[in-house]
Amino acid sequence: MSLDHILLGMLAAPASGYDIKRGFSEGSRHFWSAELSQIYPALKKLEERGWLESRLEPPARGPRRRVYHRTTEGRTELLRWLTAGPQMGTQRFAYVAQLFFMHELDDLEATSDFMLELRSRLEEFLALLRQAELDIAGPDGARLDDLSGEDFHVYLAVRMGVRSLRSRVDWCDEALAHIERRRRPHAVAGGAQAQDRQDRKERRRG
Amino acid sequence: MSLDHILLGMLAAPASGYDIKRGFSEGSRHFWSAELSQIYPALKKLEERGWLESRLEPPARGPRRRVYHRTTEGRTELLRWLTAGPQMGTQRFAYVAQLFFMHELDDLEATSDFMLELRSRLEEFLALLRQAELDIAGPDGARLDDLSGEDFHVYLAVRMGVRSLRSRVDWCDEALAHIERRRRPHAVAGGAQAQDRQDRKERRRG
DNA sequence: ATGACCATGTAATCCGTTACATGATTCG
DNA sequence: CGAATCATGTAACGGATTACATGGTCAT
Repeated sequence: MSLDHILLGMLAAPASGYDIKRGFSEGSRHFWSAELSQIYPALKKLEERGWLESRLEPPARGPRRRVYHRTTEGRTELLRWLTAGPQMGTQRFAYVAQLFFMHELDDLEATSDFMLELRSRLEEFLALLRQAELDIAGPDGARLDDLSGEDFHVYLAVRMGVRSLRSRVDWCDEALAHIERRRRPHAVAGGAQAQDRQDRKERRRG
Repeated sequence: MSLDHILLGMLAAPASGYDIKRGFSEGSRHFWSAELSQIYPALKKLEERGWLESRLEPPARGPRRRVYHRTTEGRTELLRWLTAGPQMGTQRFAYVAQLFFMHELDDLEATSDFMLELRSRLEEFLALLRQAELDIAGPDGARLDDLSGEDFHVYLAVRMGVRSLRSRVDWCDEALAHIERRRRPHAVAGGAQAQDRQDRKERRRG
Protein backbone atom coordinates (compact mmCIF):
# COMPACT_ATOMS: atom_id res chain seq x y z
CA MET A 1 0.00 0.00 0.00
CA SER A 2 1.03 3.61 -0.45
CA LEU A 3 -0.93 5.58 2.13
CA ASP A 4 1.13 3.92 4.84
CA HIS A 5 4.33 5.18 3.28
CA ILE A 6 2.92 8.61 2.66
CA LEU A 7 2.04 8.88 6.34
CA LEU A 8 5.56 7.77 7.20
CA GLY A 9 6.87 10.46 4.88
CA MET A 10 4.62 13.15 6.33
CA LEU A 11 5.96 12.35 9.79
CA ALA A 12 9.41 13.79 9.22
CA ALA A 13 8.45 15.82 12.29
CA PRO A 14 5.99 14.54 14.93
CA ALA A 15 2.41 15.35 14.06
CA SER A 16 -1.20 14.39 14.74
CA GLY A 17 -3.66 12.96 12.25
CA TYR A 18 -5.27 16.34 11.99
CA ASP A 19 -1.93 17.98 11.19
CA ILE A 20 -1.28 15.45 8.46
CA LYS A 21 -4.66 16.05 6.89
CA ARG A 22 -3.88 19.76 6.76
CA GLY A 23 -0.54 18.91 5.15
CA PHE A 24 -2.46 17.23 2.33
CA SER A 25 -4.59 20.29 1.65
CA GLU A 26 -1.59 22.50 1.01
CA GLY A 27 0.99 21.42 -1.51
CA SER A 28 0.30 17.82 -2.34
CA ARG A 29 -3.34 17.53 -3.28
CA HIS A 30 -2.38 16.97 -6.92
CA PHE A 31 -0.80 13.60 -6.23
CA TRP A 32 -2.46 12.30 -3.09
CA SER A 33 -5.11 12.99 -0.51
CA ALA A 34 -6.96 11.13 2.22
CA GLU A 35 -9.81 11.68 4.64
CA LEU A 36 -9.36 11.80 8.39
CA SER A 37 -11.50 8.69 8.68
CA GLN A 38 -8.85 6.89 6.67
CA ILE A 39 -5.86 8.52 8.35
CA TYR A 40 -6.74 7.74 11.97
CA PRO A 41 -7.11 3.95 11.56
CA ALA A 42 -4.03 3.88 9.32
CA LEU A 43 -1.93 5.60 11.97
CA LYS A 44 -3.18 3.16 14.59
CA LYS A 45 -2.25 0.23 12.37
CA LEU A 46 1.21 1.65 11.76
CA GLU A 47 1.74 1.96 15.49
CA GLU A 48 0.71 -1.69 15.97
CA ARG A 49 3.27 -2.64 13.34
CA GLY A 50 5.96 -0.75 15.22
CA TRP A 51 6.63 1.85 12.54
CA LEU A 52 5.16 4.67 14.61
CA GLU A 53 4.77 5.58 18.27
CA SER A 54 2.29 8.02 19.75
CA ARG A 55 1.76 10.02 22.89
CA LEU A 56 -1.23 12.01 24.06
CA GLU A 57 -0.22 15.63 24.40
CA PRO A 58 -1.39 17.39 27.58
CA PRO A 59 -4.08 19.84 26.46
CA ALA A 60 -2.40 23.07 27.64
CA ARG A 61 -4.93 25.03 25.62
CA GLY A 62 -7.28 23.36 23.19
CA PRO A 63 -8.44 19.74 22.84
CA ARG A 64 -6.12 16.78 23.43
CA ARG A 65 -3.97 15.66 20.51
CA ARG A 66 -2.42 12.29 19.78
CA VAL A 67 0.98 13.04 18.32
CA TYR A 68 2.79 10.39 16.29
CA HIS A 69 6.47 10.06 15.51
CA ARG A 70 8.45 7.57 13.44
CA THR A 71 10.43 4.77 15.04
CA THR A 72 13.76 3.67 13.62
CA GLU A 73 11.97 0.78 11.91
CA GLY A 74 9.47 3.23 10.47
CA ARG A 75 12.23 5.30 8.95
CA THR A 76 13.89 2.18 7.57
CA GLU A 77 10.65 1.15 5.92
CA LEU A 78 10.26 4.61 4.38
CA LEU A 79 13.77 4.45 2.94
CA ARG A 80 13.06 1.00 1.56
CA TRP A 81 9.98 2.31 -0.23
CA LEU A 82 11.86 5.32 -1.59
CA THR A 83 14.56 3.11 -3.09
CA ALA A 84 12.20 0.48 -4.52
CA GLY A 85 11.85 2.30 -7.85
CA PRO A 86 8.91 4.35 -9.14
CA GLN A 87 5.55 2.86 -8.18
CA MET A 88 3.35 3.11 -11.24
CA GLY A 89 -0.27 2.85 -10.12
CA THR A 90 -3.34 2.70 -12.33
CA GLN A 91 -4.76 6.02 -13.46
CA ARG A 92 -8.46 6.81 -13.41
CA PHE A 93 -9.83 9.88 -15.16
CA ALA A 94 -13.60 9.62 -15.15
CA TYR A 95 -13.96 12.77 -17.25
CA VAL A 96 -11.88 11.32 -20.07
CA ALA A 97 -14.10 8.25 -19.99
CA GLN A 98 -17.10 10.54 -20.31
CA LEU A 99 -15.58 12.17 -23.37
CA PHE A 100 -14.65 8.77 -24.78
CA PHE A 101 -18.32 7.77 -24.81
CA MET A 102 -19.81 11.17 -25.54
CA HIS A 103 -20.58 10.40 -29.19
CA GLU A 104 -23.69 8.73 -27.75
CA LEU A 105 -25.11 12.20 -27.20
CA ASP A 106 -24.59 12.91 -30.91
CA ASP A 107 -24.33 16.60 -30.13
CA LEU A 108 -21.06 18.45 -30.62
CA GLU A 109 -22.35 21.41 -28.70
CA ALA A 110 -22.72 19.20 -25.63
CA THR A 111 -19.15 18.01 -26.10
CA SER A 112 -18.01 21.61 -26.45
CA ASP A 113 -19.82 22.68 -23.29
CA PHE A 114 -18.32 19.74 -21.47
CA MET A 115 -14.79 20.70 -22.49
CA LEU A 116 -15.37 24.33 -21.53
CA GLU A 117 -16.52 23.43 -18.06
CA LEU A 118 -13.67 20.97 -17.66
CA ARG A 119 -11.21 23.63 -18.76
CA SER A 120 -12.40 26.09 -16.18
CA ARG A 121 -12.17 23.54 -13.37
CA LEU A 122 -8.69 22.50 -14.41
CA GLU A 123 -7.53 26.10 -14.63
CA GLU A 124 -8.82 26.78 -11.15
CA PHE A 125 -6.70 23.97 -9.81
CA LEU A 126 -3.72 25.09 -11.89
CA ALA A 127 -3.86 28.51 -10.26
CA LEU A 128 -3.51 26.91 -6.83
CA LEU A 129 -0.47 24.98 -7.94
CA ARG A 130 1.16 28.00 -9.56
CA GLN A 131 0.76 29.78 -6.24
CA ALA A 132 2.43 26.87 -4.45
CA GLU A 133 5.26 27.04 -6.97
CA LEU A 134 5.63 30.77 -6.42
CA ASP A 135 5.70 30.31 -2.65
CA ILE A 136 8.60 27.91 -2.90
CA ALA A 137 10.78 29.21 -5.69
CA GLY A 138 9.77 32.88 -5.95
CA PRO A 139 9.00 34.71 -9.19
CA ASP A 140 10.92 33.27 -12.17
CA GLY A 141 12.44 30.69 -9.86
CA ALA A 142 14.59 33.36 -8.23
CA ARG A 143 15.10 31.38 -5.03
CA LEU A 144 15.65 28.11 -6.87
CA ASP A 145 19.36 27.77 -6.19
CA ASP A 146 18.96 28.46 -2.48
CA LEU A 147 16.38 25.80 -1.69
CA SER A 148 17.06 23.20 0.99
CA GLY A 149 17.20 19.60 -0.15
CA GLU A 150 13.71 19.16 1.21
CA ASP A 151 12.21 22.17 -0.56
CA PHE A 152 14.00 21.22 -3.75
CA HIS A 153 12.24 17.87 -3.86
CA VAL A 154 8.93 19.47 -2.99
CA TYR A 155 9.51 21.93 -5.82
CA LEU A 156 10.05 19.12 -8.32
CA ALA A 157 6.81 17.48 -7.21
CA VAL A 158 4.89 20.75 -7.53
CA ARG A 159 6.33 21.27 -11.02
CA MET A 160 4.83 17.95 -12.03
CA GLY A 161 1.45 19.26 -10.93
CA VAL A 162 1.86 22.53 -12.82
CA ARG A 163 3.02 20.88 -16.04
CA SER A 164 0.41 18.16 -15.81
CA LEU A 165 -2.45 20.58 -15.26
CA ARG A 166 -1.22 22.95 -17.95
CA SER A 167 -1.01 20.12 -20.45
CA ARG A 168 -4.60 19.25 -19.67
CA VAL A 169 -5.76 22.83 -20.14
CA ASP A 170 -3.90 22.92 -23.46
CA TRP A 171 -5.58 19.67 -24.38
CA CYS A 172 -8.96 21.27 -23.72
CA ASP A 173 -8.04 24.13 -26.05
CA GLU A 174 -6.91 21.75 -28.75
CA ALA A 175 -10.07 19.69 -28.41
CA LEU A 176 -12.25 22.81 -28.56
CA ALA A 177 -10.49 23.89 -31.75
CA HIS A 178 -11.07 20.45 -33.28
CA ILE A 179 -14.72 20.62 -32.28
CA GLU A 180 -15.18 24.08 -33.77
CA ARG A 181 -13.59 22.96 -36.99
CA ARG A 182 -15.86 19.95 -37.15
CA ARG A 183 -18.93 22.03 -36.49
CA ARG A 184 -18.13 24.46 -39.31
CA PRO A 185 -16.38 22.25 -41.85
CA HIS A 186 -16.60 24.77 -44.71
CA ALA A 187 -15.23 27.81 -42.92
CA VAL A 188 -12.86 30.11 -44.79
CA ALA A 189 -9.35 28.86 -45.54
CA GLY A 190 -6.72 28.69 -42.81
CA GLY A 191 -8.11 26.46 -40.11
CA ALA A 192 -4.68 24.89 -39.83
CA GLN A 193 -3.07 28.32 -39.67
CA ALA A 194 -5.37 29.36 -36.85
CA GLN A 195 -4.38 26.22 -34.99
CA ASP A 196 -0.74 27.14 -35.63
CA ARG A 197 -1.20 30.58 -34.15
CA GLN A 198 -2.79 29.08 -31.10
CA ASP A 199 0.08 26.61 -30.69
CA ARG A 200 2.55 29.45 -30.72
CA LYS A 201 0.53 31.37 -28.17
CA GLU A 202 0.41 28.33 -25.90
CA ARG A 203 4.14 27.88 -26.16
CA ARG A 204 4.94 31.44 -25.19
CA ARG A 205 3.09 30.89 -21.98
CA GLY A 206 5.78 28.30 -20.94
CA MET B 1 -19.57 5.05 -9.09
CA SER B 2 -17.91 5.20 -12.49
CA LEU B 3 -17.15 1.61 -13.48
CA ASP B 4 -20.86 1.00 -13.88
CA HIS B 5 -21.11 3.82 -16.39
CA ILE B 6 -17.98 2.78 -18.19
CA LEU B 7 -19.45 -0.69 -18.67
CA LEU B 8 -22.64 0.89 -19.97
CA GLY B 9 -20.54 2.91 -22.38
CA MET B 10 -18.54 -0.09 -23.54
CA LEU B 11 -21.77 -1.89 -24.36
CA ALA B 12 -22.66 0.26 -27.37
CA ALA B 13 -22.70 -3.14 -29.08
CA PRO B 14 -23.53 -6.38 -27.20
CA ALA B 15 -20.44 -7.94 -25.63
CA SER B 16 -19.29 -10.37 -22.97
CA GLY B 17 -17.22 -9.52 -19.91
CA TYR B 18 -14.20 -10.94 -21.64
CA ASP B 19 -14.75 -8.72 -24.67
CA ILE B 20 -14.99 -5.65 -22.47
CA LYS B 21 -11.77 -6.50 -20.70
CA ARG B 22 -10.03 -6.72 -24.07
CA GLY B 23 -11.53 -3.34 -24.94
CA PHE B 24 -9.74 -1.87 -21.92
CA SER B 25 -6.36 -3.19 -22.99
CA GLU B 26 -6.49 -1.41 -26.33
CA GLY B 27 -7.18 2.29 -26.42
CA SER B 28 -8.33 3.31 -22.98
CA ARG B 29 -5.81 2.04 -20.49
CA HIS B 30 -4.57 5.57 -19.85
CA PHE B 31 -7.82 6.65 -18.21
CA TRP B 32 -9.41 3.46 -16.88
CA SER B 33 -8.97 -0.27 -16.48
CA ALA B 34 -10.53 -3.11 -14.51
CA GLU B 35 -9.93 -6.77 -13.83
CA LEU B 36 -12.30 -9.51 -14.95
CA SER B 37 -12.98 -10.32 -11.32
CA GLN B 38 -14.40 -6.84 -10.97
CA ILE B 39 -16.18 -6.78 -14.31
CA TYR B 40 -18.21 -9.98 -13.95
CA PRO B 41 -19.91 -9.09 -10.64
CA ALA B 42 -20.46 -5.52 -11.85
CA LEU B 43 -22.25 -6.76 -14.97
CA LYS B 44 -24.39 -9.06 -12.86
CA LYS B 45 -25.32 -6.17 -10.58
CA LEU B 46 -26.19 -3.96 -13.57
CA GLU B 47 -28.49 -6.68 -14.87
CA GLU B 48 -30.22 -6.89 -11.49
CA ARG B 49 -30.74 -3.14 -11.63
CA GLY B 50 -32.34 -3.47 -15.05
CA TRP B 51 -29.70 -1.50 -16.97
CA LEU B 52 -28.45 -4.59 -18.81
CA GLU B 53 -29.81 -7.89 -20.05
CA SER B 54 -27.84 -10.99 -20.91
CA ARG B 55 -28.22 -14.21 -22.84
CA LEU B 56 -25.99 -17.27 -22.96
CA GLU B 57 -24.74 -17.72 -26.50
CA PRO B 58 -24.90 -21.27 -27.91
CA PRO B 59 -21.29 -22.44 -28.11
CA ALA B 60 -21.12 -23.09 -31.87
CA ARG B 61 -17.36 -23.31 -31.57
CA GLY B 62 -15.52 -22.39 -28.38
CA PRO B 63 -16.70 -22.09 -24.78
CA ARG B 64 -20.05 -20.57 -23.87
CA ARG B 65 -20.27 -16.78 -23.58
CA ARG B 66 -22.66 -14.60 -21.64
CA VAL B 67 -23.40 -11.65 -23.87
CA TYR B 68 -24.80 -8.44 -22.36
CA HIS B 69 -26.69 -5.66 -24.03
CA ARG B 70 -28.06 -2.36 -22.73
CA THR B 71 -31.71 -1.89 -21.95
CA THR B 72 -33.47 1.38 -22.66
CA GLU B 73 -33.09 2.30 -18.99
CA GLY B 74 -29.39 1.48 -19.24
CA ARG B 75 -28.96 3.84 -22.14
CA THR B 76 -30.90 6.54 -20.33
CA GLU B 77 -28.64 6.20 -17.31
CA LEU B 78 -25.56 6.46 -19.53
CA LEU B 79 -26.88 9.67 -21.10
CA ARG B 80 -27.63 11.06 -17.65
CA TRP B 81 -24.02 10.43 -16.60
CA LEU B 82 -22.65 11.97 -19.79
CA THR B 83 -24.64 15.17 -19.26
CA ALA B 84 -23.93 15.49 -15.54
CA GLY B 85 -20.77 17.56 -16.08
CA PRO B 86 -17.14 16.46 -15.79
CA GLN B 87 -16.56 14.07 -12.89
CA MET B 88 -13.35 15.17 -11.20
CA GLY B 89 -12.02 12.26 -9.18
CA THR B 90 -9.07 12.25 -6.83
CA GLN B 91 -5.69 11.71 -8.44
CA ARG B 92 -3.08 9.39 -6.98
CA PHE B 93 0.49 9.38 -8.26
CA ALA B 94 2.56 7.28 -5.89
CA TYR B 95 5.77 8.10 -7.74
CA VAL B 96 5.31 11.82 -7.21
CA ALA B 97 4.81 11.12 -3.52
CA GLN B 98 8.08 9.20 -3.54
CA LEU B 99 9.86 12.18 -5.09
CA PHE B 100 8.17 14.52 -2.63
CA PHE B 101 9.78 12.66 0.27
CA MET B 102 13.01 11.69 -1.43
CA HIS B 103 15.13 14.29 0.37
CA GLU B 104 15.17 11.74 3.19
CA LEU B 105 17.67 9.77 1.15
CA ASP B 106 19.89 12.87 1.05
CA ASP B 107 21.43 11.63 -2.21
CA LEU B 108 20.82 13.51 -5.44
CA GLU B 109 22.19 10.63 -7.45
CA ALA B 110 19.40 8.43 -6.11
CA THR B 111 16.88 11.10 -7.12
CA SER B 112 18.46 11.28 -10.55
CA ASP B 113 18.35 7.50 -11.02
CA PHE B 114 14.74 7.51 -9.91
CA MET B 115 13.79 10.14 -12.50
CA LEU B 116 15.65 8.31 -15.23
CA GLU B 117 13.82 5.08 -14.57
CA LEU B 118 10.52 6.89 -14.33
CA ARG B 119 11.21 8.63 -17.62
CA SER B 120 11.84 5.40 -19.44
CA ARG B 121 8.66 3.82 -18.12
CA LEU B 122 6.59 6.84 -19.08
CA GLU B 123 8.09 6.94 -22.55
CA GLU B 124 7.26 3.28 -23.06
CA PHE B 125 3.62 4.03 -22.31
CA LEU B 126 3.71 7.14 -24.48
CA ALA B 127 4.81 5.05 -27.46
CA LEU B 128 1.72 2.85 -27.09
CA LEU B 129 -0.55 5.87 -27.06
CA ARG B 130 1.14 7.48 -30.07
CA GLN B 131 0.49 4.25 -31.92
CA ALA B 132 -3.17 4.37 -30.94
CA GLU B 133 -3.31 7.98 -32.17
CA LEU B 134 -1.71 6.97 -35.45
CA ASP B 135 -4.16 4.10 -35.90
CA ILE B 136 -7.11 6.46 -35.60
CA ALA B 137 -6.05 9.66 -37.33
CA GLY B 138 -3.22 8.54 -39.59
CA PRO B 139 0.16 10.30 -39.94
CA ASP B 140 -0.10 14.07 -39.29
CA GLY B 141 -3.81 13.62 -38.59
CA ALA B 142 -4.46 13.01 -42.29
CA ARG B 143 -7.71 11.16 -41.67
CA LEU B 144 -8.85 13.60 -39.00
CA ASP B 145 -11.62 15.25 -40.99
CA ASP B 146 -13.11 11.93 -42.05
CA LEU B 147 -13.58 10.38 -38.63
CA SER B 148 -16.99 9.17 -37.50
CA GLY B 149 -18.47 10.90 -34.49
CA GLU B 150 -17.45 7.92 -32.40
CA ASP B 151 -13.84 7.84 -33.58
CA PHE B 152 -13.61 11.60 -33.20
CA HIS B 153 -14.42 11.39 -29.51
CA VAL B 154 -12.06 8.46 -29.08
CA TYR B 155 -9.37 10.53 -30.78
CA LEU B 156 -9.87 13.40 -28.34
CA ALA B 157 -9.53 11.01 -25.41
CA VAL B 158 -6.36 9.50 -26.85
CA ARG B 159 -4.91 12.99 -27.37
CA MET B 160 -5.35 13.60 -23.66
CA GLY B 161 -3.22 10.53 -23.00
CA VAL B 162 -0.53 11.60 -25.45
CA ARG B 163 -0.32 15.15 -24.13
CA SER B 164 -0.45 14.04 -20.53
CA LEU B 165 2.29 11.48 -20.94
CA ARG B 166 4.45 13.83 -22.97
CA SER B 167 4.14 16.52 -20.33
CA ARG B 168 5.32 14.03 -17.74
CA VAL B 169 8.32 13.00 -19.85
CA ASP B 170 9.15 16.69 -20.29
CA TRP B 171 8.83 17.12 -16.55
CA CYS B 172 11.35 14.34 -16.03
CA ASP B 173 13.78 16.14 -18.35
CA GLU B 174 13.30 19.41 -16.55
CA ALA B 175 13.80 17.75 -13.17
CA LEU B 176 16.94 15.98 -14.37
CA ALA B 177 18.34 19.31 -15.59
CA HIS B 178 17.62 20.90 -12.21
CA ILE B 179 19.28 18.00 -10.45
CA GLU B 180 22.38 18.21 -12.65
CA ARG B 181 22.64 21.90 -12.02
CA ARG B 182 22.35 21.35 -8.28
CA ARG B 183 25.00 18.67 -8.30
CA ARG B 184 27.54 20.89 -10.13
CA PRO B 185 26.63 24.32 -8.83
CA HIS B 186 29.81 26.03 -10.13
CA ALA B 187 29.67 24.80 -13.72
CA VAL B 188 30.58 27.21 -16.52
CA ALA B 189 28.21 30.05 -17.30
CA GLY B 190 24.98 29.52 -19.20
CA GLY B 191 22.92 27.11 -17.15
CA ALA B 192 19.86 29.20 -17.91
CA GLN B 193 20.75 29.30 -21.59
CA ALA B 194 21.04 25.53 -21.69
CA GLN B 195 17.59 25.27 -20.13
CA ASP B 196 16.36 27.69 -22.80
CA ARG B 197 17.72 25.54 -25.58
CA GLN B 198 16.01 22.52 -24.11
CA ASP B 199 12.69 24.35 -23.90
CA ARG B 200 12.87 25.20 -27.56
CA LYS B 201 13.69 21.61 -28.44
CA GLU B 202 10.75 20.31 -26.45
CA ARG B 203 8.43 22.75 -28.16
CA ARG B 204 9.48 21.75 -31.64
CA ARG B 205 8.50 18.19 -30.88
CA GLY B 206 4.82 19.32 -30.46
C1' DA C 1 -25.75 30.50 24.55
C1' DT C 2 -24.88 29.71 19.90
C1' DG C 3 -22.28 28.64 16.13
C1' DA C 4 -17.71 27.92 14.07
C1' DC C 5 -13.84 25.33 14.41
C1' DC C 6 -10.49 22.02 16.58
C1' DA C 7 -9.72 17.23 17.25
C1' DT C 8 -10.48 12.22 17.47
C1' DG C 9 -12.56 8.47 16.43
C1' DT C 10 -16.22 4.33 14.69
C1' DA C 11 -19.49 2.04 11.34
C1' DA C 12 -21.27 0.89 7.09
C1' DT C 13 -20.53 0.49 2.56
C1' DC C 14 -18.35 0.23 -1.69
C1' DC C 15 -14.45 -0.07 -4.89
C1' DG C 16 -10.56 -2.80 -6.48
C1' DT C 17 -6.89 -6.38 -6.44
C1' DT C 18 -5.04 -10.92 -5.86
C1' DA C 19 -5.73 -15.53 -5.54
C1' DC C 20 -8.30 -19.44 -6.44
C1' DA C 21 -11.42 -22.75 -9.08
C1' DT C 22 -13.39 -24.70 -13.23
C1' DG C 23 -13.85 -26.43 -17.70
C1' DA C 24 -13.70 -26.24 -22.83
C1' DT C 25 -10.99 -25.62 -27.15
C1' DT C 26 -7.03 -25.32 -30.00
C1' DC C 27 -2.42 -26.01 -31.47
C1' DG C 28 1.83 -28.51 -31.65
C1' DC D 1 -1.16 -35.83 -24.63
C1' DG D 2 0.14 -31.41 -22.77
C1' DA D 3 0.34 -26.48 -22.83
C1' DA D 4 -1.73 -22.21 -24.10
C1' DT D 5 -5.73 -19.67 -24.57
C1' DC D 6 -10.71 -18.70 -24.15
C1' DA D 7 -14.19 -17.87 -20.90
C1' DT D 8 -16.72 -17.44 -16.52
C1' DG D 9 -16.97 -17.05 -12.19
C1' DT D 10 -16.13 -16.91 -6.40
C1' DA D 11 -13.57 -15.68 -2.09
C1' DA D 12 -10.78 -13.04 0.72
C1' DC D 13 -8.76 -9.03 1.64
C1' DG D 14 -7.58 -4.36 1.74
C1' DG D 15 -8.23 0.54 0.28
C1' DA D 16 -11.30 4.58 0.27
C1' DT D 17 -15.60 7.28 0.94
C1' DT D 18 -19.59 8.77 3.45
C1' DA D 19 -22.07 9.12 7.40
C1' DC D 20 -22.29 9.22 12.17
C1' DA D 21 -20.87 10.24 17.09
C1' DT D 22 -18.42 12.88 20.60
C1' DG D 23 -16.71 16.61 23.09
C1' DG D 24 -13.73 20.75 23.87
C1' DT D 25 -12.51 25.75 22.79
C1' DC D 26 -13.16 30.34 21.16
C1' DA D 27 -15.28 34.40 19.45
C1' DT D 28 -19.65 37.10 19.03
